[in-house]
Amino acid sequence: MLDVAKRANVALSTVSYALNATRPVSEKTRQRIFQAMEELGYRPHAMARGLASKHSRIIALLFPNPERGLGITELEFVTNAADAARENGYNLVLWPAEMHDPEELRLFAQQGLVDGVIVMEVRLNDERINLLREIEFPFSMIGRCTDTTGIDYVDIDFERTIQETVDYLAGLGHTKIAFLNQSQSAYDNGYGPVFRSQAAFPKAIQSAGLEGISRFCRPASQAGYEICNELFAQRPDLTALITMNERAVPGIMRAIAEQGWRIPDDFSLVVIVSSPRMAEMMNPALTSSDIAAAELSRLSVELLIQQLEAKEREPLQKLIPCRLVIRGSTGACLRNVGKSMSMPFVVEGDKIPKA
Amino acid sequence: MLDVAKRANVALSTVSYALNATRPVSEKTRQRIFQAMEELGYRPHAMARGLASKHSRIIALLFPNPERGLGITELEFVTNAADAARENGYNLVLWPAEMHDPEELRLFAQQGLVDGVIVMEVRLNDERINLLREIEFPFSMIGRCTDTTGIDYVDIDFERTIQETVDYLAGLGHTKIAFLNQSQSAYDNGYGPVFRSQAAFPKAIQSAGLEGISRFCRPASQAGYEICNELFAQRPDLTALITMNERAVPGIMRAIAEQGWRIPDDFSLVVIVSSPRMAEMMNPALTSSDIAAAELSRLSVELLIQQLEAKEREPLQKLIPCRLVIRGSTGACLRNVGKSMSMPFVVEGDKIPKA
DNA sequence: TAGATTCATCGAAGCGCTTCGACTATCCGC
DNA sequence: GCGGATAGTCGAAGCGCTTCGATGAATCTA
Repeated sequence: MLDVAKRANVALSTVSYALNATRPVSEKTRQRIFQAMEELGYRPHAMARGLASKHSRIIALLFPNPERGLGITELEFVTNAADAARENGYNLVLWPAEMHDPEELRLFAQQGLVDGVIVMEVRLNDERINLLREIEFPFSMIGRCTDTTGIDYVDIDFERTIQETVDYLAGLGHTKIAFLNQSQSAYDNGYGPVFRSQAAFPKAIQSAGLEGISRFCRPASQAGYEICNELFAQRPDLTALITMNERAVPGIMRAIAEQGWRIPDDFSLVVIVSSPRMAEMMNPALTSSDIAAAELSRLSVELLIQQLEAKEREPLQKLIPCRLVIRGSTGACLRNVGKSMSMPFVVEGDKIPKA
Repeated sequence: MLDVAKRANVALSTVSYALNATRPVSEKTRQRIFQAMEELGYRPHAMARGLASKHSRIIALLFPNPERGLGITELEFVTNAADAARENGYNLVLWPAEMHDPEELRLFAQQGLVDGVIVMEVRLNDERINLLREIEFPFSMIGRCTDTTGIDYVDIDFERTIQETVDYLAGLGHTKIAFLNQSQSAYDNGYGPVFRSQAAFPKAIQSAGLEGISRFCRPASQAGYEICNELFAQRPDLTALITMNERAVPGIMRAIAEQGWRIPDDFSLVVIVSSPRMAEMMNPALTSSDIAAAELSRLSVELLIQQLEAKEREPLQKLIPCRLVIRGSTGACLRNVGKSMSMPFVVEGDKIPKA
């Protein structure tokens, strides 16, 4: 940098001003400086800049172990966050954030390596959030905790996603719909999506004037199979199922097939909070409500960067619904058409609980 | 840090020595120093350390756009790399490396932000590799280019993976096997996996004394469907298909079903260079040869870090085969058993080309 | 035309560490 | 008991930038 300054016949500091536009520099000197930089192949040194300015222009993504889903959406989160960061002149470091030790997070934050962090897979009551708040470290969330005052976040609009899905099925004539959530343990651990969707489903069902039933299910094909078998035995009048459990899908489909039902003529299946790639892998391709992963991810980055760069600013909070894409797994239920006399299904006496 | 030194009654430099074990420090002072650090809640500043030492302890992963596969494996690469880096005291930044401008890479490398990079999705003749070599920037690869002299890399052992798969099918009695590769354009662009597997298949077939035929296929279900239809029309005597094209799988299965063939009784399908999660999503669950993504990824990180920290060292190069996991899509072919008189398939006159 | 403003630039003081040379005890062998 | 290692410590000089206060020239104001 000193060489650049010499070659351009200016002071070191002037080069810095030209580079960062921190102070006005006349067009002439500015050009001389940039030319000198070009000729010398000068590259500003990131660490030195970071040390002096106290901003590393690095942000971290606290990345959890993706055990629930397939990993397709998670990848989209990561890559889009990196892209968005880069477009804003930041670098993105990945932080495999195991929850077991929030102290590690504190250490990491206080190292001065990153200017801020993005927290994924936020729980309703999340230690990490509490910690970051306490040490006043800049962050934004993908997802949200219970008390979100003053925090930037983006999250999936579960209520609307589920409402739209239920309404869509209602429009096809379905009246008895099941919801297969993720696992009970995820619910118990205060994992937001599971909690919110669990609450949203009965509401959506009620507002559509239908009957609904919901179940938890481990993220595994076999679990999906077993739970569906139970479910269908208990409620053979179900004609549609919504699931947020990608991993359980093959089992669900097997259970449906074993009932002698065909998708979509006898039974409709829609997977929500999913990804197109996953939906298109199934046969028939599944109607799905897909996470706007790219959008969520980019937005969370932008929120964080705004927060870092703006002086005074109201926190932004945004909910984005999933996008329903109709493929081959949904339709009007034809199951009992033309065979009312030989209807093989007995509606049990018990009422479907309002979830 | 100065505060720590004062509180421990030592010089600033001694604190540094204690922290980094750069020079011997007596046990007593050492303890005093660490106690002082504890009491003051001292955290070494990453940027300052980086500036002074010329090592940031950050490595970058040049990450491509995952368009070919599903993204499941890619995620594993990323997360495991981040984990491995962390375990070695490094941070991992993600660099969405668009190939369009290798100059950007040069700029990035010369910023001094990262100590080294890991290059993924390496092409046979890769500009990035040439560049990194030229500027003598430390790197390792996942994958490999044509001239690998002096470079650390890990890659999938395509030859062995395909050989094992073919041998497995041969052992089940299959003699006429198709291979569905990824796209022609990937091949033309010198994408290593496509190139290597394309070469490995006929070799494996020959060494097993079988007949084989191979095709390229775009990464899309519909493309898989169409190509398989052609293939089956042309060679109705095929009894097994190996594919490296995850995205084409649903189409492949549909085409098989439409021939009236059932998996695995009439036809065997195995997907190679894939992931268990993908294989388990299908019905039946697919026999697959899965990428050792975690292993590859961790190893590439370790190779890079070794290279950064060792003075003199022979470059390490390692090939890791995929692991064949037998699930429900393969078996002996029963297609013509007991119906030899009414065999509906006519073997065409043309010879199966030796790929 | 003197005084107040503004614009462009300079020099120097750090940012929080590492590292090098130097210095002082202490220990060894003979 | 003396030269030469060696272990432990110190002080100071950077690492390559940003940023602040100051300076001088150009422009404006009444």
